[in-house]
Amino acid sequence: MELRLTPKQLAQATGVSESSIKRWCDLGEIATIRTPGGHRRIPLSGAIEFLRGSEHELIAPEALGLPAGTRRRSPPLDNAAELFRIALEANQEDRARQILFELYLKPTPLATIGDRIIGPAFQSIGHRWEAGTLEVFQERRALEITRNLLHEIRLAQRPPVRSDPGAIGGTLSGDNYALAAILVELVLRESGWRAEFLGSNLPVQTMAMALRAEQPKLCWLSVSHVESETQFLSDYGQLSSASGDQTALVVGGRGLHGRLRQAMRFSAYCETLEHLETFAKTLKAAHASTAASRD
Amino acid sequence: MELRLTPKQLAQATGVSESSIKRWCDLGEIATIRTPGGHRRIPLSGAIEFLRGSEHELIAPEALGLPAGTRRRSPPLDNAAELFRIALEANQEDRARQILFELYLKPTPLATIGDRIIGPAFQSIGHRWEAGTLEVFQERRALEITRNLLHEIRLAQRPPVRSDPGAIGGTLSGDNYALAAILVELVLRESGWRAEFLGSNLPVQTMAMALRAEQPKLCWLSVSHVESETQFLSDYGQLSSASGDQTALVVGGRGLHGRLRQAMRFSAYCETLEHLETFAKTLKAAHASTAASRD
DNA sequence: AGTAAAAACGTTCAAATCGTGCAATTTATG
DNA sequence: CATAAATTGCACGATTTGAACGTTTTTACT
Repeated sequence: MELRLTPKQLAQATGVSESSIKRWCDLGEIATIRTPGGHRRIPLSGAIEFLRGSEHELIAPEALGLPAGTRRRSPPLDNAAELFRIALEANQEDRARQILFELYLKPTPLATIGDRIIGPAFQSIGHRWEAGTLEVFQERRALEITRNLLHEIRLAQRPPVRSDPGAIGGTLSGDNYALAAILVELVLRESGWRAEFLGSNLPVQTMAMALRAEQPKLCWLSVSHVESETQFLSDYGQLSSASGDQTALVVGGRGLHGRLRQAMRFSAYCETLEHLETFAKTLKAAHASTAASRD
Repeated sequence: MELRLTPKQLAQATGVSESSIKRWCDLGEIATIRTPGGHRRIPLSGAIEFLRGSEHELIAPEALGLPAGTRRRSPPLDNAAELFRIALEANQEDRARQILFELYLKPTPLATIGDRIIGPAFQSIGHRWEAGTLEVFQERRALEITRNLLHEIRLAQRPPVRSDPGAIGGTLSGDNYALAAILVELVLRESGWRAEFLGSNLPVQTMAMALRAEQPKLCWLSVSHVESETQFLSDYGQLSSASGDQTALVVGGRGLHGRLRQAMRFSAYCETLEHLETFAKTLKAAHASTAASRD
């Protein structure tokens, strides 16, 4: 992927004239930096941000390092989930990348991509695995591919700045399912958080230590699988007491049935990534206003 | 003594050409001092001033945040390992990216990067974790960062073509350490293999199934940790019998002490990635010649 | 200290980009 | 429909950039 684009490159990728790109750069519609000599340079994240916020077609995706065939107009969501699953099962990394980036450029919020595409795709893969029509290694390989693609989207996002509120999260010991927690990181970043995925299978002590060390405004815990409920509740208790008043504790995941949730204290339980996004935006706005009133 | 940068280093940190940096130095845009021999040296303060003034955001902002006391510049490999470790521990993703890509573009073979940079860095991180000077979450976060960076390198590699010999690999159940296996994938790809990392923590049955389904010319197994030796040997036996004559079984990793190795049958045991690379190249050449003689 | 490899020097030059003005096209409005 | 306003695309000389190349300095190693 190109890290920096010249106006000409972005012009070729979008099919508009170089003059227009330059004008939009000057009007602030495209995030631009200047070389000391005065030449414009457009970070890839700025170009993608521009594409997501405009109706411009993408006629030469390869100029941005995206797979050829990536369009702005793409199949509807429900269809895309199926196509994505098929691409993953057939080990077609490029096709999967194309589908995700098409949606991302549309622009579809990442929370929606997670809830309506990636989630259903893996749910379906899980069913087919239980039914014996899919091998475990195919599911694992699909996870690897998706994880890598999510990192590519992460690279295309506006990088967080110091003034963004901090957030950390991951999964606890015994839970190896990192994908959901990584999706949370991306969704939070899209909502203006300085979010950091710490890892999966984390001992609770180290997560508590991370909370104390980094004092984030938010901490998310993705729970896909609970081996021992008592063990989990004990772990969660430690986490809960380690998070002070300043840290919102957000939980979610298949592993949390109602009975379990009732024994937990949290700031929010999110059924979907879209819920999470709403909550995160509200919380961020609240922090921003208190910070403003303090000035 | 203040840290000094060469024009090349600043060029790599900012993503512009070395020529431009030199020109800007001469125009006074960047505060520069000269060595007795006439080489430009840019003090940290000058570089920061330049970056602030020109709003020329860094590809690698932390490139300039080097800890004091490292007087050497972009120096030999062992030093790079140390710098890489420091960047990882301090959660400086950009700095870590710069170090790895600088080496990769040099070009340093990926096997060497793995053996001399990434390996030692995590060995050192492990020691510091055992000694209690580093938290677990810092190690995990370092793993996440490195894993993502390796994927970025993967994107920069020549994509495999159908005619390349196939290879699959991963780690078995109980072994969550994916990094080494991912490195193997990259090294094999660099050597012209169509290598695919299937995942970590793989049940042996599914790995055997993958062997039968894909009929690769090579299968690698990374073993960082063995919980039960008998269990492992049993698993390995299954794998060994699933791999026919056409598949070379390659093993490696800290977890394989001599006693264990003696009870295993394999095509190659690789102490280092460099060994692996040599073996893979030899094997590929052998396959190419038999294929040629068949035509 | 001596040597060979690596890195940086200064210079040159083609290609790319700059800013600007203007014509062509689209959109809004009476 | 006619007119004004706004947007888009092109042209042009001046400036900037990045790559090449032979020479000199620095570094790594014996």
